[in-house]
Amino acid sequence: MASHLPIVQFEDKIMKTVEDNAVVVIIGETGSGKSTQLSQMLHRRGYTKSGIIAVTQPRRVAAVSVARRVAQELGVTLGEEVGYAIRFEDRTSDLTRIKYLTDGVLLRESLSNPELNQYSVIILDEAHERSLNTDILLGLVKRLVKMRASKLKVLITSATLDGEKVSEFFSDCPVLNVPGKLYPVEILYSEERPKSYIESSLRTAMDIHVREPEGDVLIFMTGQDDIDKLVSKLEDRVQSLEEGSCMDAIILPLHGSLPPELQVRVFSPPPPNCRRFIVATNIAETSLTVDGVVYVIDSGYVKQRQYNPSTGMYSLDIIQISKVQANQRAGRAGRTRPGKCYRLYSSEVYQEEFLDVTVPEIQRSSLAGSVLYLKSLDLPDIDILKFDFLDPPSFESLEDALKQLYLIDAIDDTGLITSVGQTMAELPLEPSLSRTLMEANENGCLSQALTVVAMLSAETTLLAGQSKSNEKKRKHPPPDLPDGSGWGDHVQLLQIFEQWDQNEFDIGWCKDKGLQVRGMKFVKDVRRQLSQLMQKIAKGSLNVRTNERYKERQRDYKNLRKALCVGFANKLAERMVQHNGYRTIGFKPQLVQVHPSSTLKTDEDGMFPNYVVYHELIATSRPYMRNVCAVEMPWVNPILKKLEKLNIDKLSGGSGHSIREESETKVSSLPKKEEAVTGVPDDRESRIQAARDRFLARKGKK
DNA sequence: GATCTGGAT
Repeated sequence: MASHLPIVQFEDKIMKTVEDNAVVVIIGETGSGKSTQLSQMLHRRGYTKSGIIAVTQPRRVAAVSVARRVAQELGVTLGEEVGYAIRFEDRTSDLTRIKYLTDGVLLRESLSNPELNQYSVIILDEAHERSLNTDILLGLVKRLVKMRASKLKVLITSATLDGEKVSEFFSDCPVLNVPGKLYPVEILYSEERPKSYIESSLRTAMDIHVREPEGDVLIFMTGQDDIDKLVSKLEDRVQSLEEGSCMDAIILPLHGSLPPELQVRVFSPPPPNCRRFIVATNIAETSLTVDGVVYVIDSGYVKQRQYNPSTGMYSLDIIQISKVQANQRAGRAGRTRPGKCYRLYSSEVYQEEFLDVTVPEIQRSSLAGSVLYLKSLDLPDIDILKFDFLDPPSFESLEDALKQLYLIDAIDDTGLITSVGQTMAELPLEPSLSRTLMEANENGCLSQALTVVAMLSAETTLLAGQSKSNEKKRKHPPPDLPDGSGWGDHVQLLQIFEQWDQNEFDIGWCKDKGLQVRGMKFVKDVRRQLSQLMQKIAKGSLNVRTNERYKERQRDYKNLRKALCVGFANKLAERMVQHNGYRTIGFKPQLVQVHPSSTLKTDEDGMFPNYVVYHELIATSRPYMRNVCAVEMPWVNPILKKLEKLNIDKLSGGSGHSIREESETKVSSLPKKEEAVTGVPDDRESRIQAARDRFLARKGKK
């Protein structure tokens, strides 16, 4: 049984607090047992009599594995009393009383049942990770608690979350602390920042190997490139050690683009008298737990994606980690016995330069999808600019989202959701992709659009991750994939999937073509799911089918490109006169390049098409458009007209740029009724004010 | 002519 878990001793106290309060925050470190035990305690106390207990997880694997463990502990069959629901896989039944689910699934459920009244308790687990979905759920759940004051119980659980802050958000709800079950980890700081953290990691790793007793070493790097470099250097150094001078060593890279069969190597224990070095990205921070780690080397850096709402561009930057991340990394050394963490930075840097917590995703992402989602919920007083977020995104970012939604017809010029937008929100896709599907349904290329949209949903997993070393060897010619007929990457994606379909979804075919099998299977699942959802409104065939005749195929491609132009009206670029660079339209103009991996063809003069839509702007070494599709001037014109008419003040419900004007409308548009009913004090206004101040301060700096 | 931190519906 689970009686050894720290949380069990606190059962009475936790249950008493839950009884007395609608919302409780539970801070429990790794190993406290909160994920598996809380639901069982509530079950024992009868909370499953009036409804189901929902436990959200940020990751699919976690939802499945925790549900499995709880079913086992209760001695029931998984899928009966205890079940889980993740995308593509619902293992629940009428019997289910405890349901583990990803936060994305709960958000989807909330769309068709906004009051979530099948649940008596909602536990938001791992809230400290502050995923985009968790943050939206936090806001929605706060509303729900007000509406269902006496009935619904909410538990927010997390490892290191700033409990006070969440407690304030939920009207000063109680915070309970549960100790974890980690062994002590000794923290060793460097005196100064190394010039090269690869070299410094290498030195530290070799020191450990030569001097320290057995135990695996986990090294945190920022990306695949650095991992590969360090792995090969480590291999050289280990080989040059004198035979028998110390134990053997195995060096394993670990990152997301590694094929699964190579990823799982870290789960098999090392042979006796052998030390493993695992060189990993932040995948090993939370997603994958490697047993046997006793030493951690922490570079102090992470690669992080951030969105700039004024340019519409994502960038992938190497930045310093937060204190929370640093401690999470260190904790990886203390899972099985006392460990050591070597920080390649000084304690002053840690204290003074590192942020306390990681900037939540909601402040680093494009919000078009989230805003559309919230608008579609049709909550009575929902004003997007005033939605109650734990950490509100900037106004700039919300306005950007509104602008984009307007350009793709999801909201009208006053910011109200359109019927098109309503249908879009019901599809589990980014707004541009769902808009493309809707348009394709009108112009007779739904089947093709379904394929492209599914392929784009899989994105990175699609094309084989080519490492540089492979490229240099170049023993194999590049796999002969279709070329998109010159129209660009979307058409190529369509052709690839159609070929796979013609090859009866053969796994070997994928491997021959250098395609990631896992990614392609995912595409197939997504396409099936989308087909089901579109069934009700589909005007044409949903099946994959390639027209035999060249002319008909070209017509299909043209319709597809047209639909993409409508769906991606918010992601349009115009070629510069002199060269093959593009200027983005609809944002502060950016000079961007077609991504080198693109199949977009140039004409006989070596020039790219005048207009393209792109799936994503990303600044890595340079600003690139990833996945581009050629579009035609006549399709672009209506978008340009719409851009001219664009009035952001009107879009944001008259509460846009002018701050003074806004504070007036704010008071009059807020429904006072609800607050009067519940009597819950609301600190929303002050936090909105704080967000506005930050926004203004930033604007002032420019 | 030079590319990819990690999650999720």
